[in-house]
Parts: sequence; C-alpha cells; structure tokens
Amino acid sequence: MKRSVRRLPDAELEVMQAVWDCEIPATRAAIQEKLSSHPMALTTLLTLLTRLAEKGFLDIQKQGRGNCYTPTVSRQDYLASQSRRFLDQLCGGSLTAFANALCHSGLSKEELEELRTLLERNEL
Amino acid sequence: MKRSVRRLPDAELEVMQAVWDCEIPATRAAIQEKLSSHPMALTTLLTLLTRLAEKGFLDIQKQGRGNCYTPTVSRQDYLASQSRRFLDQLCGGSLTAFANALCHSGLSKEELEELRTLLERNEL
DNA sequence: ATTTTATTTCTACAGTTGTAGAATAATATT
DNA sequence: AATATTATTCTACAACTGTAGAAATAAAAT
Repeated sequence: MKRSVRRLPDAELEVMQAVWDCEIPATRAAIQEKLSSHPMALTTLLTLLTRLAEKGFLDIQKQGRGNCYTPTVSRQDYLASQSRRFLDQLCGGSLTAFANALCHSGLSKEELEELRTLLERNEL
Repeated sequence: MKRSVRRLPDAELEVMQAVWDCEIPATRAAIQEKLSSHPMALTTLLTLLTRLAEKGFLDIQKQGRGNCYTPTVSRQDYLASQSRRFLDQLCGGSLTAFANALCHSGLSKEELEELRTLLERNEL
C-alpha cells in the first residue's frame, strides 16, 4: 500500500478515473470517450491531463501526432490511500465512527451485509 | 440521512471537527483549544468560522463581547454523506471496489475483523 | 469620559481549481 | 510547396482555499 497520495480535485479525479478505465497507454481519444458522462471542452481535458502529469499521476509520451498517457499511480493505490485518509481525517481514526458513518450512508441492510461478506472474503 | 452535503476543504473541516468536539454553542476560545494540534493565527480561525457560516454549516450568535457558534450540520450527517460520496465518486458505487480499497488501506486483519463486527452490530 | 484591551470584521494576497479561447506545432491534403 | 486539418501547449480568468495583517468595534478599566 502506498501512503500519502494526495487527494485529487474533482475534475482531475474524473479524468483520472477515465484514464484508469482505458487500456494503457491511453490515447486522448480513448480517454475522451470514457468521459462521455462528464463532457468538457477538449482543451479543458488537455489542461487536466497536464496537471495530472505535473502532480505525478501520469506520464505523457509523444506518439506521432498526439500524446499517450500512462498512469503512474494505480487506481487501487489511490483508493486505498484515500480510504485511509477518510478514516484518519474524517473519522479521527476511529473504526467505530467509520462503521457508524457507513451504516447511515444510505446503504440498505442487504448492501451492508454484502459489504461484510466482501470484507471477509478479502481478508483471506 | 442527509444527502448532498458539500465536501469541506481541509482547513474548514479541521475547524468544523473542533466545533463538533465542543459543547454547543461553542465559544471561540473553546474551539481554539480543541485545535491545539493544528495551530493557526486567531484571525485565520475567525475567517474559517465565517466561511463555514456562509456555507451553512454554522450559526453565529453574538454573545456579549464575543460570538457563539452552533453547528447546523451534525458530524454524523457529514460523515454519512461523505462516505456516500466516497463510495459513489471514488468507487463508482461498487461495494466490491470499496471493500477492496479498505482491505488495502493498511488496516490490520484484526481491525478489518473489528470493522465487520461493528457493521453487524449497527445493522440491528 | 478616556484610554486600554479583547474580539471581530475587512481587506489582501498567493496558490489551486474549473474552464476554455488563442497561439503554436505537426500532419495530411491538394 | 502551400494549405487545410488536427492535436497540443500557452495564456487567461473567475471562484475557491489557506493564511493573516489592518481596521473597526465593543467592553473593561482607570
């Protein structure tokens, strides 16, 4: 697990998720396609990709006329570090507070049960 | 559960946590005391409290020479809404992804087991 | 009533974020 | 080679965030 991965602002996270959804290295076109739910001007996307590279989340390679983008932080590492941050920063490190938050977050009884099962499975 | 509570920036969250830790209504002095771990200039604290009020997280009442601050969003509501946001925005709504993230977030086997137990207890 | 002191509100400013047009560079077409 | 097309990088700007000094205000003390 990789500690201390900075939290990305919403727009950058959205783009990063799109990149993670692509086959790597990802072309700009592929990324754009994954972003169909959150359309933005082409230059906006390019700006965000540049910022992600500056922050060390992406490598950019020139590839013919265009660019190619490769994540340098995996989605799993990012999610893991952010759940840790959630537990520490929001719940003050308290598992009780965390469990409580989950139980009031709108998940159904069935979903909570599923979550418990998934946690058990992962423990193995 | 209260949906759609906006995410607070780090500094404001820190102050809000301090307010939640106080008896309400909280005096500025009490809040400041709870912030011993993250010291800041007095005017900085006041600015953040004002911004929290503007965002609807606090009510400010004049009280003699100073002010009194009362949360209008409970810690529980905030935590619940933010866990929901975590699940949706970061995990794409997937419980599997969420469970996976937790299992890689540095929690020990024992802590994960404890979390499962806490979830079960809360379900009742 | 005047001065001191405690406390808040105003003003400020640099860095970040969301968004995108203008300028530039590189490739393809005629 | 000249021109049209396409993709990227620069530049820009308003809103938000972190931080705090300056100005104003109100209470307390003399």
